[in-house]
Amino acid sequence: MKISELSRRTGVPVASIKYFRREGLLPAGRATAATLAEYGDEHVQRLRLIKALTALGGLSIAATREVLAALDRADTIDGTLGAISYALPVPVAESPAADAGEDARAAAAADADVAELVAAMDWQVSDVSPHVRGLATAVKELRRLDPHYRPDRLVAYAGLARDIARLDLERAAAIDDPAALAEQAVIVFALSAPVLELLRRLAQEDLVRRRIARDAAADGADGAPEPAAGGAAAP
Amino acid sequence: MKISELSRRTGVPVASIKYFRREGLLPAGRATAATLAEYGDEHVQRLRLIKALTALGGLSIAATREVLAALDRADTIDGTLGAISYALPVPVAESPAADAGEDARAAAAADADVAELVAAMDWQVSDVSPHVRGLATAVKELRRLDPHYRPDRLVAYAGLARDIARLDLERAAAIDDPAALAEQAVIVFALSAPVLELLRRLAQEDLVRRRIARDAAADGADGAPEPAAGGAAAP
DNA sequence: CTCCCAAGATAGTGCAACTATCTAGTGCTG
DNA sequence: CAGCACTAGATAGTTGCACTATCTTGGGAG
Repeated sequence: MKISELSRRTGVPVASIKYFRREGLLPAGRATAATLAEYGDEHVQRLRLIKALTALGGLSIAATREVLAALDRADTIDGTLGAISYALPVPVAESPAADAGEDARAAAAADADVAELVAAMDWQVSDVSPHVRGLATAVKELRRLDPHYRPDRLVAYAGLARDIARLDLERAAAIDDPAALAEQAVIVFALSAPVLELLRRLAQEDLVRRRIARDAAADGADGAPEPAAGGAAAP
Repeated sequence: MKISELSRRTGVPVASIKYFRREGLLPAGRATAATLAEYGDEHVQRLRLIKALTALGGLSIAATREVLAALDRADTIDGTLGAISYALPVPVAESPAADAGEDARAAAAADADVAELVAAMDWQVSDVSPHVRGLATAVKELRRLDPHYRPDRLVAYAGLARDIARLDLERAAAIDDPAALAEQAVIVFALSAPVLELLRRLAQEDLVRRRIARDAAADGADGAPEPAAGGAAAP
């Protein structure tokens, strides 16, 4: 098909398709002449994946390129899984440090917490894993901001994280073809994060509502502050 | 303290502090004269929170403003919890629809999946909850992209999401003061999302490594591929 | 008195993600 | 075979966000 039809079939503007090509997210079409190229279903599929990663997974173009590159050099299954995992960014940035000395101490404490956690979970992770670094940063911030922070709470979360990871891997386990698995893995890894987050919010909402109901019942008849929970903030 | 000291104490440039004030994230200092204002510890704390939400939680300035506004109008505890939850954005955008008819059908199927899930979990959620809408969008995309998608997998994830929400609420349950709880809730809600995501990645990494080890043992020799540490782009 | 700093307003910067325009070439139509 | 629609590829422009710098005016302290 020609680029205009590729555009029509995917809903992505022609200019954007060209942009993705320039950025190396989308392979070029098979050139049939100097000014004509033929695109196929694989381009449709790839465009879908790109839009899913950026719009739904919230990845930047650069991160998407990393992920797709890992996907394309899919050689061995598990190696590809690892590459994709590392290529997917987690939004954790350092916040500015006021006091260098105190910051260093906090960083050390956070590192220790993470090391302890990894040991407690008996996790086998690379010591250059960006996730370990990211987690240490996040924990450092948590220690600073949360007066009720306790390392053992982290362990409880880690246990659940393991359960989730098992589900993730289970979803990928059924596939044998490396290329198909890689694509599947991208979907599982990148897209289930927002899904899980949404599910968590819904579960929170449910629990809060039940708490309101329970409190109202316990308080008796007084003008119980009824669920403002409705439209609250959302603009 | 003067603005220069506030800047020094938090590591945030003066110009940025002024910017946050303009954007309504930070209250003005107590003006002692036409060209002088006094800032206090609450400003230091608020700046920390702002940096945590933006740098660590990945929130935009607009989203941060929403959250802080919900925090500031903390009246009843549970109402505030709901407001904060709704104000926190989840990065789920529609991807472009090629075929309006097919898209509508897919949307309906996704809506049905979500409704079924909510019923199965016996979740009490508002029917205007942005999370329900977001989840429906995500599921729609998942149906399109994942040939192995099955609604019942969603239920397994939802169960774990509930467990996580219980942990979240537990962390907040100990606090009685609405204002303190609101701030705590912001931290718990916004910052534990990246932490959880990181934990999930680590757990995945561990499982993949164990799988490599197991496969290598089963296969005999064969070079086990290390996850190639790619440059993970942080947007 | 005078120099440094503060407040507030306004304008500018840098980056990411597109989007539009331009040039030159090509294929199909009549 | 003339002509128009369409294409590839290059380059430039736009938009939105998050700052960052500059400018003006007005105190305050030594």
